[in-house]
Amino acid sequence: MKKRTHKCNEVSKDLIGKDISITGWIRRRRDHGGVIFFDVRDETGLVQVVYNPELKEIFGLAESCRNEFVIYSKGKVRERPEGTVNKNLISGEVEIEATELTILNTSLPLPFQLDEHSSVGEETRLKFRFLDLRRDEMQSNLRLRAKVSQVLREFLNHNDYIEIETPLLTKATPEGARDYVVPSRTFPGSFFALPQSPQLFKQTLMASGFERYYQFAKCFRDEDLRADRQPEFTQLDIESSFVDASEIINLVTEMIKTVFKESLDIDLGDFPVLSYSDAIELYGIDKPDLRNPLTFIEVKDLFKDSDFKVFSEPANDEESRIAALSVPKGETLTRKQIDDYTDFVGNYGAKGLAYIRVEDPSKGKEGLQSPIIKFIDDEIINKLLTVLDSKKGDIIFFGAGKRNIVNDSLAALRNLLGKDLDLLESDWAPCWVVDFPMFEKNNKGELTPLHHPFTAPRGSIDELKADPLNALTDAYDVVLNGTELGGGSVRIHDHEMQKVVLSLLGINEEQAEEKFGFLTSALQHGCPPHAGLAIGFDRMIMLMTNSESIRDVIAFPKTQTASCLLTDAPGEASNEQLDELHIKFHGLEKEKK
RNA sequence: GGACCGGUAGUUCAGUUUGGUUAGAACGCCGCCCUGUCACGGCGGAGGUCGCGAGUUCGAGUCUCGUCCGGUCCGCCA
Repeated sequence: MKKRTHKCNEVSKDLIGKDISITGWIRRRRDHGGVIFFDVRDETGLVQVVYNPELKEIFGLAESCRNEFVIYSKGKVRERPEGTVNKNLISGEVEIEATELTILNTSLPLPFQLDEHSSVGEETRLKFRFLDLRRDEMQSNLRLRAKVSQVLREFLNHNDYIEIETPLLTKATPEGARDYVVPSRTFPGSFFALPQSPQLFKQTLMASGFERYYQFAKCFRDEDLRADRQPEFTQLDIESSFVDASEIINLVTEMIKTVFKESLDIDLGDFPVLSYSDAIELYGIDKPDLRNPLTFIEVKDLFKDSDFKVFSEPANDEESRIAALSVPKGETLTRKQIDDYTDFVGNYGAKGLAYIRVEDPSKGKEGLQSPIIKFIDDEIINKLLTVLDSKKGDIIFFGAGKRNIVNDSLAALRNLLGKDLDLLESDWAPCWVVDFPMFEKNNKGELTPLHHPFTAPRGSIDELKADPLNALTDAYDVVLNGTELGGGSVRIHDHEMQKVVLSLLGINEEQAEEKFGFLTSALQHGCPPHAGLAIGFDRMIMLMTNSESIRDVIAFPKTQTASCLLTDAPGEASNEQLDELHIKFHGLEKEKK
């Protein structure tokens, strides 16, 4: 193959008069009849090559070239004629006057245009992913991804962390999601599970004396997909021995700041820390977007004696809350928009969306406009306006009802209002959320871990047993712009404590032994205290590239039904394969080939 | 499991509300012309299983039902 002497972006004024050669794709061909221009693209950028009719042979060849042909071309670098400099190109002051042209490969016409001026549906993009990845946006996303992983590795290596790989073919563990399962040929009827995270392995490595571990770990969860969720994804997994929560938090804060600084030249500033309970109280969610200045204000007490049942019932119910969101610029919202918001909070179980428009707060009730105002006493209204410090033009939204419904619906509304009314006050707002409860109750009334069953509760075993629902942990989530970037905790290293936590979750010793005896055994053989965290690497890149979807930062992602449009995976297994794996279909006729 | 949006030329879309002649546009593609363009330009041309299947109707891209595919969200994802 003919070798290039330079890459496209290296062609500059310094090379004027020199004979050089380049290789790349014809991004665009402009044929003027008497002169032909190619914009040639390689991984560095674009350069213009000019073909003149004096050199009949290569001119003819150039006429036969089409977009996305792969070529080698040689020629003399020269300054562009006056008035033809292209300031949009790094190499735009010069061009190559071609003396040689070789077509290294041709290309069929593309199924879609690669330039930034045309839009393409995602289905087509995914089907021809190899072409989609040629586009500038995808190139820069994946290149940033590589850069970020490099900075993270350097940071962790520099802090004496070492990377250790853990198996993908492993055993189902008591983690929350549905497992991807792989049949065993050698053990009929037995299955491997792909890891949902390397959690148990990294704790085991702590018992093994690798005091500082990290890994870019592929994780698999067979759950329904979202714009920010893929069935296989990458975690930056970190664990360290002899450290407490603050040391992990400090390390990871520094790490994330370093990555943003070195990859994007962004200074993230301080990472405020707020407790789980404050986060829920103020934002209704454990991953608040702190770019948004709106906070919930609890107004339950005001309505204890109100005649307005919609409010007085939750006001007198232990499990309910009444939260108000006082929104500046709310006057611009139309009736239609408010109706849409009402439908929107309905998705989260809210039965309605009460609101008050504040037209002139000095006039008290007369200065307000709202369908609920006639049900509320003047005295309560006045207190409300004072508590909320209401100003002309505000609109106040209320969530009243069961805590989780109010929290979920109003938290989602808060995010939507932030976007619709352009309320966000900064580009980046990181924070830590700490002091998570150990357990919560699921809808069956059973205890489930908020984090996972290997998170260490604070306090003693006796305290935990006495009041498990009020036990707090040293778990911590790092949140950026309303996205959970990562989370972790101090782990249980005491065998007795681990037994108690598992028993509270309804897992007896025998079951624990069968599922992850290796961990309980490790805990009994000198496992040091340890703590760690995992970062959602794809989500982090999604934020850093300002992408709408996690699919835009993954080279070969799956669709919402977890299929791959490029490879057409998943596919059928042959009868031979199924026989070897001792698998038969029931209730599903396998198509005969 | 549920709600909603979309599927028409290679691509992005219009046309669907109110059923009616031969389904349009732009970009791309093909041909011819063009010596300074850079999203080149001009002229001409080809290109359609209106996702699929039933149904209603004299007649369906358009209405009804079902189904498949893509997407957003709820549930789910410790």
